[in-house]
Amino acid sequence: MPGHPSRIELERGTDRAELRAAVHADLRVPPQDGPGPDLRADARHNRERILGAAREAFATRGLDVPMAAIARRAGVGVATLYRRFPSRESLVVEVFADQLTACASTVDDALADPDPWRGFTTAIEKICAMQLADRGFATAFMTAFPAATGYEHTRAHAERRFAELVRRAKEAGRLRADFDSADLVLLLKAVCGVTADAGEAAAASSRRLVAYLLQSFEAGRTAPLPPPPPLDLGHLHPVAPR
Amino acid sequence: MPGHPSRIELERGTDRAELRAAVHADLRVPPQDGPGPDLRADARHNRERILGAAREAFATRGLDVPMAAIARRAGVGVATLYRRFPSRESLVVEVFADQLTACASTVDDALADPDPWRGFTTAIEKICAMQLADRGFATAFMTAFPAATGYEHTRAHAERRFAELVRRAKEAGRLRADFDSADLVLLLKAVCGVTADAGEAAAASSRRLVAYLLQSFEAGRTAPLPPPPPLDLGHLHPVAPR
DNA sequence: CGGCAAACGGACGGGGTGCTCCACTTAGGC
DNA sequence: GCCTAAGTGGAGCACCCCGTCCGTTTGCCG
Repeated sequence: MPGHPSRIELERGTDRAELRAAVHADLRVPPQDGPGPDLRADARHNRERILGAAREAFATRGLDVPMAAIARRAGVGVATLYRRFPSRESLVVEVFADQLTACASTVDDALADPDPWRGFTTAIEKICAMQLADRGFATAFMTAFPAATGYEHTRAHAERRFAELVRRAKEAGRLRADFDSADLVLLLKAVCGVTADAGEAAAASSRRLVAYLLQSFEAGRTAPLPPPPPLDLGHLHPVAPR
Repeated sequence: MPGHPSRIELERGTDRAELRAAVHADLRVPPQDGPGPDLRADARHNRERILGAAREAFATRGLDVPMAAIARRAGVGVATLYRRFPSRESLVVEVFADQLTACASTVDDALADPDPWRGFTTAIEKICAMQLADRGFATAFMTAFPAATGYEHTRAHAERRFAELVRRAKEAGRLRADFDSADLVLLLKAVCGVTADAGEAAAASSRRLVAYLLQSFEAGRTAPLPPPPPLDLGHLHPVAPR
């Protein structure tokens, strides 16, 4: 585990104008990995049905829902599903593209908040709410899909912006200095653990955990917080789990 | 989900002497669900091998490791495994009986500490360390096995003692008043989420998360901590997941 | 309207797991 | 040492999931 390149990159000095330019670049680059224009009418229709079914299935059952279940829910044969989306990853990437950009703009909105700390907390709360609403979100967010350049690009954007959010909140003296950007994945994983098969209690559990952690993130805690975080937003699972 | 009976029971006023008596009763009741005395020598031997293999497998691969893997590791046929332990649950119960009592005595030790807060924190840290050392521990701890009366008994004991630990820490003014005993399962689940397939980072992640949460548990945080915990040590999964 | 390529869906082989049945082996009392 | 019941292991069955192949259907262009 030699070094954490992305964290270094995240902390690299970039002024506001540069950042904004980078953002626009980010958002322009992936125009859509999308449908591919030359699809027969019925094929395009089925593609939409598949995406809808997958979105629903991922949200309620998580990312490792059987492909056959998605196909059935979409009223489509398995072959059709696989023809349109050769790998589960491609389907995940397509389904969570919107959510990912939504997540990114959530962070952007948070940066627009004049109060850095409020921006930080609301960003975290909203992100966790996204995980609560969609059981697959956090996994999709924390899994790396090297092939999907657009996806990776927007994620990287969100990460960079989040790091900026962290920097500002620290600068304002509201966020503890030893907070690390990677603590976001810590929090997300924790929320995952707390919401996994918690049924109706999931929402309240998540909210309470997030409240606890946010209060701990706030500056003023003199306690040393012993262990540094070894995991980084940069090196995630290269492929979806299992 | 009407009410949380066990929590009510936990908070019921019991003085120290009564508690100690109850503890001894608890510890005497399950003498062992154990081997069953009338086993042939080779059978007893195989039983031990199975338990060892299962312990190892559960620790490294989690509670849902394939039964065949356990049998193979034990150098035993699958049938032997199933004859000795008809259900996966029975095996889990047997394997984690020791760890559970170890957990219980950890809490007891913590109660012996003259400093209630230090007792509280070390108890939590040790329990989380147990989860770190054994990937199956938290799941085994948080899963209810209604059939295994001894197991359930010692768990109930540990829970009651932990509630006492909480009460004392609050009384000493070191633990925030709105802490709930059920927050222990919140923490355990969170640690699970953070350590699950985190590989080498598991230890550091767990330690950091626990440190964050412990600091948040400490009294002095004036923020209201909005949502109350809906899940309770009392109603857990009736059976092991999947 | 006719024909072809695109699209479809179910069947299928392969791998993995849970659990059982049954023919063989062996411990240990006599 | 023998005999029997306890014990054993692996084959086998049922199920689930993945991903592909192939015979059939259908959109769409001429």
